[in-house]
Amino acid sequence: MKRTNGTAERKNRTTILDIARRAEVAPSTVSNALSGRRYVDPQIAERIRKVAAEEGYVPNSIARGLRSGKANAIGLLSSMPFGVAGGSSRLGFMMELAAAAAAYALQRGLALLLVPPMEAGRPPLQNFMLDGALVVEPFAGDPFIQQLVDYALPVVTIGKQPGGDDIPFIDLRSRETAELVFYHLIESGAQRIALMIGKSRRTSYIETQVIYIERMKQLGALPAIVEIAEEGGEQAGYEATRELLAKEKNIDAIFSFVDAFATGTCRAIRDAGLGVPEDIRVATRYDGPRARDNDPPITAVDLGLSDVAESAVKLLIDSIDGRQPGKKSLLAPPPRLVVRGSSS
Amino acid sequence: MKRTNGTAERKNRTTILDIARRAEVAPSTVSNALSGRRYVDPQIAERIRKVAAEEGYVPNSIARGLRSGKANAIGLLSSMPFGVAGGSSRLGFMMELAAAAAAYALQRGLALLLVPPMEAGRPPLQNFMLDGALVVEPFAGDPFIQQLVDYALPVVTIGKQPGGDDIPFIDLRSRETAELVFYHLIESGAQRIALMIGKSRRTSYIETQVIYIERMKQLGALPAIVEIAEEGGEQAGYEATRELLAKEKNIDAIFSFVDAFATGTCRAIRDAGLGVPEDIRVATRYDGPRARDNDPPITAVDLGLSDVAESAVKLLIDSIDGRQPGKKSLLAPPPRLVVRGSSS
DNA sequence: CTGAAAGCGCTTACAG
DNA sequence: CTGAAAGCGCTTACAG
Repeated sequence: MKRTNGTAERKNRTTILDIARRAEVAPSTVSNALSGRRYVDPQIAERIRKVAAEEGYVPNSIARGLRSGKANAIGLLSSMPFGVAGGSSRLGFMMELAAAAAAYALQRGLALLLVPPMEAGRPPLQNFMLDGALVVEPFAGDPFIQQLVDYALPVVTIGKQPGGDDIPFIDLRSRETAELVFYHLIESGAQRIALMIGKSRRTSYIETQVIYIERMKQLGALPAIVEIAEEGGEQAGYEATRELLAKEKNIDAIFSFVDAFATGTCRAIRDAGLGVPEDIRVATRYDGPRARDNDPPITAVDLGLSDVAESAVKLLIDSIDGRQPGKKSLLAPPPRLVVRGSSS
Repeated sequence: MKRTNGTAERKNRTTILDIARRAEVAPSTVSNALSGRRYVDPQIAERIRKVAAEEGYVPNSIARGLRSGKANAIGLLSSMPFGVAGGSSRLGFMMELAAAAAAYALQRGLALLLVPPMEAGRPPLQNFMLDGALVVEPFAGDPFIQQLVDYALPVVTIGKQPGGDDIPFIDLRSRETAELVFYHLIESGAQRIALMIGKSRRTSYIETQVIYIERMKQLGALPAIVEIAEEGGEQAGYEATRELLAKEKNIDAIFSFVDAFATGTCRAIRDAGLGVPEDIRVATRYDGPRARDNDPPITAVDLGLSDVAESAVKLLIDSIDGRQPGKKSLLAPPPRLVVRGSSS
C-alpha cells in the first residue's frame, strides 16, 4: 500500500505512474496522450485513455501546477475594512465585483479566489496558490499591494493606487462621477453641499475632493469636508453627520461618498428633526443594495462594475502571460447617475 | 541564469536552495528554521532568517502544497443557472453565502474559490487546486457532486442533496420555511394559494411541495403547482404567472419560491390589471436584494445565510481533516419571516 | 540536534 | 515518433 499524502480522503489516488504501468508505456507518454500536447500513436493513446478511465484517474492539479508554474487562479483582495466592504448583508461593492470577475475568469479557465479583508492582521497570502491578484481601491502605501509585489505576483488594481504608477489599473472615472453628483445636487437647488468621505488616501476620495473644492469655489460656497475612518461604517457616518449639522447650520445637501456612511447620514438627518430630501439632499457613490434599500432610497451612481471586473481580469491575464499590454490601464464605462428619493 | 518557470513575472525567484547555499546549511534546515517545525540552533536559525529576508525569499505555495497534499483552499460551487444565481445585479443567494464563507474560511487559513455556474459545459474543476468544496442546493444526480466525488474531494452541501445520504450537509429547514410562508398567507386572508417553483429536484423544492400539498388538503383547496425551468429566470416567472392567471381565476396568493421568479410574478400580476397585494399576495423564499428592491417589496424569509455558510465551512474542514464529525449534518438557524408590502 | 536523500505527481527538455 | 531522465521547490522520513 502506498503512503497517504496527508489528506485522509484522498489517499491512494491513481497516478500517472499507475496508468503507465498498466498501459505499458512511459509516464511521459501517458501525459502526452491525455493532454494531447504531443502526437501519440492513436492505438496507444486509445489504450491509455481506456486504462485511465477504468482507474478513475484524475490528474493532480497541484503537481501539474508545480511543473507548469501556474495555479490557474487569481485573487480578489480588498483592504477596505469590514464595516464598509462587508456589513450586515455583505452584499456590496466587492461582492458585485467578485461575482462578475469570477464569471469572466471562469470563462478564461481561471478560478477566482476571494480574499476578504481580515478583522485583524494580514491574510495568509503565503499559503494561497495564485497567479495574480486584483486589488480593490487600494490606498497609497496599501500593504496588500506591497505584499503582492514582494511575492512578485502580477497585480491589477480596480481604481488606481495613488502613486502606483507602474501598476496596471482600471480607471474608475471618479472625477466624472463627482461631476455628475455635484451637478445634480446643485441643479436640484442645493446651495451648500457637504462632502463626507473616507480618511484613507484612495484615488476615488482624492479625485472627488478635488472636484468638490473646484465646484465650491465656482459656487462661491465654503467647502465642508468631513473625513471619516472607514472602519466606523454606518455608525461613524451617523455621528459625523450629527456633528456636522450641529456646527454648520446651512447645509442643504450631503455627498456621503461611502454607502455605509450614507445610510448613517440619512438616519442622523432624521434624528436631527430634518427631512431627506426636503431639508437636506443626500447622494452616495455606489449604487448597491444599501442605497436602494434605504428609506428613502439614495441617489447613487451606476459604475458599471460588471464591465469593470471583466476589464480588470483581462488586464491581469495579459500581465500574467507576460504580454505587455499596449495600455497599462483600461477605462471603466461612463458613470451613470441614478436619481432617487433622497435628492428629489 | 536559472531557467524561468513559465510565468514571465515570476522567473528567478529565490528558492530554499539559494538560502541554504548562502547560509551554508541544508535545505531541510532552512525549511525547519523558517517553519519552526523542528528545533534549529537559534544562531543558525537567526542567520537563515536574515538571509531569507535579504533575498526576499517567499515560499512557493504550490511546491509546498504538492508535498503536504494541501491546497489551503475550498471551492464554493453552484449548479443553479445564471438567470437565477446571477442576473443583472448578480447579488443573490450565492454571493451572500460566498461573502460569509470566505470571511470564515479565511479565519481558518483557507481561501475560498468561487466557481459560479457556467453558461455552457462544466467548469474545469480539474485545473483548480482544492481541498474540498461546498455545493449550493444540489439537485438529485447533480453532475457537480458527481464530479467532486470522482475527484475524491470532500464535499458539504448547503441544503441536502436528494438521495445524497452520505454527504454531509446543512439542513436549510425548508419545511419550516414553507410553514411560515403558508401560515402567513393564509392568516392574511388568502383562500387559494398557488406555488411556483423550480423544476429540478432540489430538497428545498421537494419539501416545500410536500408542505404545500398538506396545507391545501387541510384547507380543502385545490393545489395549483407550476414548475418552471430555472434557466428562464424572471421572464419565465412572468410568463408562467400570466398563464396561471389566465387559467385559474380565483388565485389570491402566490408563493413564488425563487426570487427571480417572484419579481416576474409581480410584473405579470400588474400586467393582468391586478394589484399586489390587494388582489394577489406574493411571497418568495430568499430575502435578498431582488425581493427588497421590488415594487412593492416582496415578503421573504431570512434564512440566516451567514450562519449557514459558517457551519458549512466548519463541517467541510472537519471532513478534510479526516475527523469524523459526530453529526454529518448541521441545522441552519430558524427561518424568520420578513413581511413586506407584497402580502400585507 | 542536523544533514543527505527521497519523494510529492506531474511536465519538459533531452536522447534516440 | 516515443522513452528515460531530470526537474519544478518544497517537506518528510531516514540516518547519523
